[in-house]
Amino acid sequence: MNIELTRTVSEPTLKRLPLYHRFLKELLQREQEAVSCTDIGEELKLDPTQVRKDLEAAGISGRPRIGYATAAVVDGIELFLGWKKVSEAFLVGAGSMGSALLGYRKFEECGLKIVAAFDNDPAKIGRKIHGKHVLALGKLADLTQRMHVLISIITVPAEQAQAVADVLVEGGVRAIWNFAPFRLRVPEHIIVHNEDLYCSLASLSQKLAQALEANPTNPTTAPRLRTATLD
Amino acid sequence: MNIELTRTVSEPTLKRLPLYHRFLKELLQREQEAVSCTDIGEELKLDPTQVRKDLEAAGISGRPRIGYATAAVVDGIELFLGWKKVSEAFLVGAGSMGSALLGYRKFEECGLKIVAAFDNDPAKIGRKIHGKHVLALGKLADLTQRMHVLISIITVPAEQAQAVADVLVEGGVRAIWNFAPFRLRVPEHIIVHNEDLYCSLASLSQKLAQALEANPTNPTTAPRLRTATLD
DNA sequence: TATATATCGATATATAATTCTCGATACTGT
DNA sequence: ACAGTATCGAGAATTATATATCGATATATA
Repeated sequence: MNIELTRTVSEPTLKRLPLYHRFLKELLQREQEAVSCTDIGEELKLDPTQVRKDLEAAGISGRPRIGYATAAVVDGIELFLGWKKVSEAFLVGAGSMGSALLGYRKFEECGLKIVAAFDNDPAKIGRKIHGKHVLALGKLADLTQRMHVLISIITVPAEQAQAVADVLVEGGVRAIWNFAPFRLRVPEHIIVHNEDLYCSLASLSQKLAQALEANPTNPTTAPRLRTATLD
Repeated sequence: MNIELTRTVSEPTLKRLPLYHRFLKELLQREQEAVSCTDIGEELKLDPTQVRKDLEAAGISGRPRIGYATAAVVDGIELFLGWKKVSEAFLVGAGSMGSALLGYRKFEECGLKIVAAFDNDPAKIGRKIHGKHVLALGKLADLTQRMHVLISIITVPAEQAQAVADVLVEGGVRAIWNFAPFRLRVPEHIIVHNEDLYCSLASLSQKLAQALEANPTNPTTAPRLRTATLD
């Protein structure tokens, strides 16, 4: 019997797998049939052991001295990440961020097909953005349920995010990709991924502030500045 | 003498600080002058000890039995994250994602002021998006250097990201917020933050796939379906 | 005034993630 | 055929992160 039904894989690993996928697809186009962890690690500046562990976690194995079969890894990652069967998704909030995401055509290669957008702006309702219909927000509850939509993207302002999430959960959505800078409260079984740009920015700005304190001038250009003794 | 000049703070901590900041600003509007880690933890579903450690890392201290002074924490986080002095930034790539980011007005409260956008599309050059001028990509190198721009946002297609990064680095940029699905190669001293949506999506889709395998029907709605015995 | 209690701060423990080590394997070149 | 070597795979060691414990402190209440 199969013991490891729901072998749980770490978040960092899951976020690295697409990097491997992307690189190996490139290798595949160049018809490179095998690749080693060392190669992958060099390309992506990761420890080779790390790469090996990640692939192992995805259920992919290689051969000593040979490496991994490129095509098999690409395929294995797609299978493991659930990119083989595409889920239909709704996007709620057709503002500028929502519109941008509607244009990400490659999401479909990653198991995500946005089939419609929702908004409460009459100027947007009935129109199309990047080829996707914008529907009235009022129809969200009903359509989510009827179409058995499993994933939804939230790109509404923070103030409206919770209300939208409530509707989605009620409609049977299982996973939410939340771009609103707000921490949603949802039942435990709902998968939520927060894409909070302010949190990312915080990390960047703190590191920059620290780097500037340690070294106010650019380490690259600074040595090029002429000193007072010249000329 | 000051030993802990460059006390290094963990990435997870840095990404949580804005959450505290946001919540406490809300409390401040409600004129709640003090707050405990327990309260913060409950709001954000985090361990109180975690919150205390994070605040300590940011150099913020409280008082036993009282908690933290709300205003002091807000101020301390802003100071620690470098949000007090605003850096001028360029955005390169005025496509849909770039345009969306140009509209994020609150970035300025987080130390980031986007002063101009760059693109190679003649239809965009000379126009304004969300009030910001779009300039010719060819001017990027010169202007980065002359304006001493320290941060740049890359929102160009993956194929062009490296070339843009090279120009930015040459121009003296110290930090890059990279939205292109491509791993940039830059000198060690450059701070790069990748906002790779495909990597985020991977994590979401794998978890959904796993959840669906374990439980194909929604745990919430399933019990509500009437059984065959009724009617 | 004394006791009870909520909270911080510091330390200790537990868990997670990464990196290191080494034996086994399968190819290459002599 | 045989030695040399690049690589995987498994496990150990290290590092990073999160959680638990406990004493100290400051307020509230009897």
